[in-house]
This record gives sequence, C-alpha cells and structure tokens, in this order.
Amino acid sequence: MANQGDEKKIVYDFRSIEEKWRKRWDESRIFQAPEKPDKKFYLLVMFAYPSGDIHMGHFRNYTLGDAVARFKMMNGYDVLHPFGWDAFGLPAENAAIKRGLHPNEWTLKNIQVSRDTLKKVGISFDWNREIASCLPDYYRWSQWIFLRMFEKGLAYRKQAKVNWCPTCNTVLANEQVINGLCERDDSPVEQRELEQWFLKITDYAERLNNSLDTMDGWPDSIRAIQKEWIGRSEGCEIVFKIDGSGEDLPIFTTRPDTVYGVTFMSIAPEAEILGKLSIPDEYKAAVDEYIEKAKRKTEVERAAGEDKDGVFTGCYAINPFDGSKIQLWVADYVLAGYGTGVVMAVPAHDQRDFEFARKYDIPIKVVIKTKDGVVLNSDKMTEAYTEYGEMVNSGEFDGTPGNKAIPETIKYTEKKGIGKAQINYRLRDWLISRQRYWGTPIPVIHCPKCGAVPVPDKDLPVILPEVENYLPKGRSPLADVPEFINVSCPTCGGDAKRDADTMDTFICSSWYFLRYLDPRNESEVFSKDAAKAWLPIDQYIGGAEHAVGHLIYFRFFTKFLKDIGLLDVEEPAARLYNHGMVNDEKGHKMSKTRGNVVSPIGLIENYGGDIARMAMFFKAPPNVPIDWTDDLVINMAKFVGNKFFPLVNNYDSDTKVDLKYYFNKDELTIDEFRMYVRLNQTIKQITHDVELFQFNTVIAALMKFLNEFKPEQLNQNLVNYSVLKLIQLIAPVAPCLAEEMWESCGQGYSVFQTDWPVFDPDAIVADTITVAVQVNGKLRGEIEVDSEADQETILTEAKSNDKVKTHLEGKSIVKEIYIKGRLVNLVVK
RNA sequence: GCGAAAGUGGCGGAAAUGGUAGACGCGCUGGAUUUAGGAUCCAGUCCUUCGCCGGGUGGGGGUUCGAGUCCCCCCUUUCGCACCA
Repeated sequence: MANQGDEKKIVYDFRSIEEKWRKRWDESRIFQAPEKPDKKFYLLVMFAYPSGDIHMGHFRNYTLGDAVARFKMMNGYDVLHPFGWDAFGLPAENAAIKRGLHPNEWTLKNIQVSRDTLKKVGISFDWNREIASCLPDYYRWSQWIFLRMFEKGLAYRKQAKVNWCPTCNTVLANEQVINGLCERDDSPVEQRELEQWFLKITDYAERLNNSLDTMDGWPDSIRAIQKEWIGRSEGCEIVFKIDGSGEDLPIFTTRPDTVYGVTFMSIAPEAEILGKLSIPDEYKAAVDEYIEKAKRKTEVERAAGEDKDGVFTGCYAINPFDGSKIQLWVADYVLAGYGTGVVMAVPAHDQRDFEFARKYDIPIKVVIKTKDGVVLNSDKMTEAYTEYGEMVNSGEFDGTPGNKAIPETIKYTEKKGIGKAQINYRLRDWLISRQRYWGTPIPVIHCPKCGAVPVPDKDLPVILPEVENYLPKGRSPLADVPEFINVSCPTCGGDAKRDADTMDTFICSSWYFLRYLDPRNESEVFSKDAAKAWLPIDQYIGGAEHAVGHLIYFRFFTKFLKDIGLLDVEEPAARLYNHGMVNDEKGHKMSKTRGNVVSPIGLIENYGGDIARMAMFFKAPPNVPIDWTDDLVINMAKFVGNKFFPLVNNYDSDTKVDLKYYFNKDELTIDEFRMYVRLNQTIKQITHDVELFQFNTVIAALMKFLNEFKPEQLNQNLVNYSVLKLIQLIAPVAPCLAEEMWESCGQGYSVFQTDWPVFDPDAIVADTITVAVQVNGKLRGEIEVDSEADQETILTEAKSNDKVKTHLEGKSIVKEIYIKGRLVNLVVK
C-alpha cells in the first residue's frame, strides 16, 4: 500500500495529472455525441441502481465500456456513450425505510454521490444526456408507452393467482421469483388471487424466440437461457368431450401420436373446466378437499412432491379418436397456467403418467413399438417408453412409422375438426403492477361507470405525490392519499379513483436506451430521426444476471415500438457482452454486511484511476470473475512508474516524426529494423485484442514489447516513433496517462482525436524468419531462413540442421510438410 | 432430470484459423546493490534429468504428418431452467 506521505513512492503525480485531464475533457466536450453522426457507434452500459456509491463491479463494467468507447473514437466513430440512473424500485425504497429517509431524498443523494465518483473515474460519458427514471420528465414517457400498450390491448387487468412476497408486501413478476423464493429477500412466495396489471408479452413470444436465431452478436449462453425461458413447444390441441354433458375438454400435447394410449386425464386444481364437471356425490367431498389442500400449498411444496398424487372425480371424458371412456382426475402437478390446464395422460409413454397410473391402478396401454419393433407388455414395464416409434393398437393409424406419426395424427384432428396443430410457450404475461410507493404511477383512472379509463396524454405525467407514510402494508400507499386518488373520470366527469399501484421498475429500464437519444424532448418520447440515426445499439455491456428479465423486456419493448411505427429496428442491441464480477481476495462477493468492500475511490486516491483500471484489465479478460487483491494495483503502479511513464524521458521533442507516413526504414540498422518489426507486431496484436475486449493481453503485449525495447541502442527517430505509437495503443486503457505523455511529447490535445495506429504490413514479414523443424510432429530444431526462400531451400536447410540430423539417422523420410513461414515437419520411418 | 459454458504450472491467465504449449504477470529460489527495510537489477522456475532423451493441457478412445484446439464416451466444476404434458 502506497504511503501517501512518502513522496518517493509516488511514481508519477497521478492526482494532478488525472484532475487536469478530466477537466480538459469536460471543457472541450470531447465526449459529447453529435445529433447526426456520420459513422455512428452506440455504446451502452447498463445504467446504475443508485443504492449507495458505485462499487468495484460498476468500476469494472464502466471502465471496460470507457476503453471501448475511446478505442472507437480513435477509429473515427462518432461515439454515443450515455449514462443514467435506474432510480425507482424496491431496493431504494427498502434502504430508505431502513434509514428513516424518504426514498426520493435517499435516491437523489445517491445519484449525486455516484455521479461524482464516476466523474472522478473519468469515464467518457456524455453527461449531457444523463437521465434518471424517477424524474417526472422521464417517467412521463414510461406512462405514455404504457398507454400505447393499453390502447393495443397489450396492457390489461386480470384477476389471477399471482406471486406475493410477504416481506416486500407486494406482488412479483415470474422473473423475480427464484425457486419459489423472492429474489430480493428469499421469502417464500405465496400465491394470492388478485386483480393486477399485465403486459401481454406472450403476444411477442414467437418473435422474441425467432429473432434469437439471428442474434449472433449475443453470447450463446444468453440466447440459450432466453430460448428456454420462452419455451417454445410444438404440438397439437385435441378436443376431448366430457362424458354426459358433451362439453369440450381441450388439451395440449406434444405427443398426439400416443393419443390411443390415453387412459386417464389430469386436471389442475385451479382449472376453470372443473366447474363444468358434474361430480357424483360420492366423490365430491374428496375432490373438494384435495383442491383446497392444493391451493394452500406453495409452489415449492407442490413442486417438491416426489410422489405425484391426485384424486378421481368420478367423471369421464371421451377420446375423439376411438370413443373410449377416459377417467378424469384432479392432480396438483398439472399447471393451470400452461396449455389448457388439462393433461392427456399416456402412462405407457410418459414417465410421470406411468408412475401415477401404477400408484392408482389405472390401465396402461402400449401404443408405440420400440426401436426393435417390439410391442412392450404393459404388465412387465418398469418405466415408460418415451421414444418415438411406429404406432400400434391405434386403430387406422397402426403401422404409421415414427417419423410420420405426429404429422399424420395432427392432420387427422384438423380434418375431423377435433383439434389443430399448436405451438405453446412457457413465457407468461408480465405482471407489472406493484403495491409500493417508489415507482411510476399507473396512468389509469377507475370509474364506476366507464371502467378503467386511460389518463389522456395531455394530462401526463401523473405525478408521484409526496406522501408522509410510504411504508408497504399490503396495498399501495398511494391508495391512502385522497388528493391523489380522488379524481373525476376523464370520460364522463363523474367521481372516480386513480389506480393506486406503481409499475415494476423493469418498465423504466425497458426503454431507457431510447430516451438517451433525445433526452430533453418535451413533446415526444424520442424523435424518430434520432432513433433512426443511432439504433441499433452497437455494443451493450452488462451483467448476465439480467438474462431472463431486462434483456427480454427491452427486446419486447423494441418490437412493440417498431409495431407502432416509432422504430425501424426489430432488435435493440446488435452485440452484447457480459462482464464478470469483482469479488474480494477470498472469492467472496463484496458486500457491506461482510465489510469487504474495496472502494474505487480509495484506489483512485492512492494509486490513480489509470493504475486501478490497468490492474483490473490485466488480471483477466473482462468476462471472467476476478478476486481483487491490492497487490494487483501495487504491481501495476510499479510497472507504470518504472517502465511505461519514463518512456517520455527518452523522447526527443526536437525530432520531428510524421506518424502518418511510413517510417524511413532504409536508415535502420538490422537491430533497429528488428525492433521496428516488433513494434508493428505489437500494433497488430493490440488492435486485434482490443477488438475482442481482451485487455489483459493488450497490457501483456505492451510489457513484452518494453522488455525488448532498448532506447539507448536505437536511433532517436525510431524511439520517438515507437513511443508515440505505444502511447496511442495504451490510451483506451490508461487515458489520463496517455494524454499526459502525449502532451509531454509535444503532440498537443487530444490523443483521442488521433487515428488509431495501423501496422506496416511490410514490417510484419521480416527479412529472415525462424522456421520450426519437427520430426514426426516433435520439435527438433529451428532454422533461420530468408523470408523469400522457396520450399526446397528450406527443406534442404531443415534436413541439414545438426539437431534434426540426429533424429533422421538411420531412418528414411516418407513425407515432408512445409507450412509457409512457420514450420517444417519431416515424417520418418 | 434438461440446457449452456468450462477443465492448461504453486496462482491469475497466454496460445487468432489444427502447426514451436505455458506468452505476460504474481509467487517462489539464488545472486547483485543497499546501514536496514522497502525498492531496483541479473539469473532460474511444467515434471523428470547434471545434460541429452522422455513425459505433459481432467480421464479414455479416434481423425491427422501434426490435436489444448476437431469427433465419440466418461468424470468434475460453474451457471441457467427445473413437474411445461
């Protein structure tokens, strides 16, 4: 740890240097994006939740984005690199309650503190475009988008069984329930029957699913997670009839080919169809009791039941294929929300149905032959046969081969009008209303006569009122604010009440990237021209934990806004990069309760922001989690202080170097030319690595070059040329340092407005090259040859190498392989 | 159970497209310098060996002149989904 009082240890005066350049950037507005870019690059980092000061995770994420932004600037792009605050929501509210503050006060204070820190870090954000989702001029447009969805029937109210967190005192979206527990506080989530607001994201399930196939700028892992979450499933709807009443009893199945094997059906306890059954008296009590019991269980309890159980209703259905009578059961393993809430059970060919049938002595009927053409004996089966195969015991379908069985049965249902091909999704509609204070008010008025009436656009925003008591108590605190709640109906003028709920904060983050494009627009959510100019996001950087939340929601919003004509793009972000976490030295997550938080501010004050970020970059690629240790930064400070920064001492600012043109190579000695080659290899390497965000090897390449660079042995021209190139190459990674060095070489302001170095292709191929020589694939020697030498010369040379010769003795060469400029392999026997 | 990613020295991690495995750094070991500490410099550091040779990228097979990289099987770890009919 550098001792602040000990001047000898300060390797360069990072404090004044960093302050100087931050100020300079700010004054010259170098990071301000133009309205109309020529060559655009929209770089988006996930905006921050202001729950305190920013931490090492933010620091890592945002310095990564910063390096990319600066690199793109140097490659001639107009870079849009905005920032803002995801300021509404439960965490801010909970934190504020704990401290006895108002959420607004708490949030705004945190924003200020965090903003100051980020400015101190010198991130290249365009602060002119800063937004905060808790401010009326932002959430006004969240309300506006909500109303557009309402108009299209995509925002709707529904009485439904919903997830309720008893600790947060609010409902939660499916995406916020992890293993039946609240993602915030791990409380077991209860099911409550409530009327709530939903967004019909399911209308977009197919498009959300299909676009994933073309999104090759996204990590495969995220795409796979989203695919699974959307859960597309191809199958068939088949309409059975209730025996007696003849009422329809539709089911969804992916295995219509097993329909002749149906021996019972399972109905979810919550399924509405149950009301249509006339359950015989002798079964009624047991069924009612089972349903009551099932409803009291939590999701986890229901899922945990290893043994599937259920109860027979005494009712039957008719199989439309063969007219057979099917027992109807109620079973709580059936999900009311998927398909129709009714499952056709085929015990011979579905493992769960098999176990259920064995338990309750229900017949098992084999209707699919095995691969070997065997018809299994149902009495002797120990498990279901779930493979596809030829149909058997299936009436007119007998003999239909496995690959045709499903299409043929589907075709039949359509011909007979007893069903149809159908695609189901696991994705559910998004529950967005919250019974909490700190969020965007839902812009709807409930009128006893007119029902749910949208607030007219001209009355937006619906301002979140200041309240005394915002503690959660199971219904929205806004419900107890008469001035807010009591209004007249916009349609009929009669007494009406505002909706008291607020929106899920993920609404705010579903479109923030659009507001950045036109953040001060008072008449529109954003201008279409701005959207056309900047979209899609060229690079999005953020955590993988948002895979099934935010990263689906913002895709959904984009598609919706395209459909109403505001956007041209189908997808918001062309490329996505997931950064890794920063843990403490023992690999534990940094947290205030653990007391192991390393502050970016402390690092900046003791070592400088450039050293801190270089240390972080050097440790590992940015997508790999790292364990922070102070020696990272200590060692980086040594490298910069001893090796890198002193480079400018070797620069002679009287010697003019023209960086735009080829260096005069003819003047160089052989050793100097070798160094020139190494420089160009380094340029090539670093450019390649920066493009892949491999900043660890960027710094390694710089170190390696400096290990070989001996300025005192080289002519001054070459030294100057090399130093300038190196400063540019390292600028994205160490911006203040680079500016300072650039200036002290007499190059003026700013290094970020110079062109990124391009390697000299002539210098990549040297006059002589080293070729590796293998015998039977094993390295046996190296030869130095003229780079122009032909294959024959090289092979002759290789065979005459002393080391190689010993391995050739007494053997005959059966094959000679030459890989140009790299290696020779002699195959001997 | 299903899906995805990944297994390389004491450690973090390098090896673009199959072509010199272990770059760069940490740590460690010797040495130099220094009143001392810190710092700095030089040398060494995958295993085995004085050296050559040999072995080596989780394990086992395969393709190839040549495999960390491609294919098959297995093991382990991490992450995501977990009754989806």
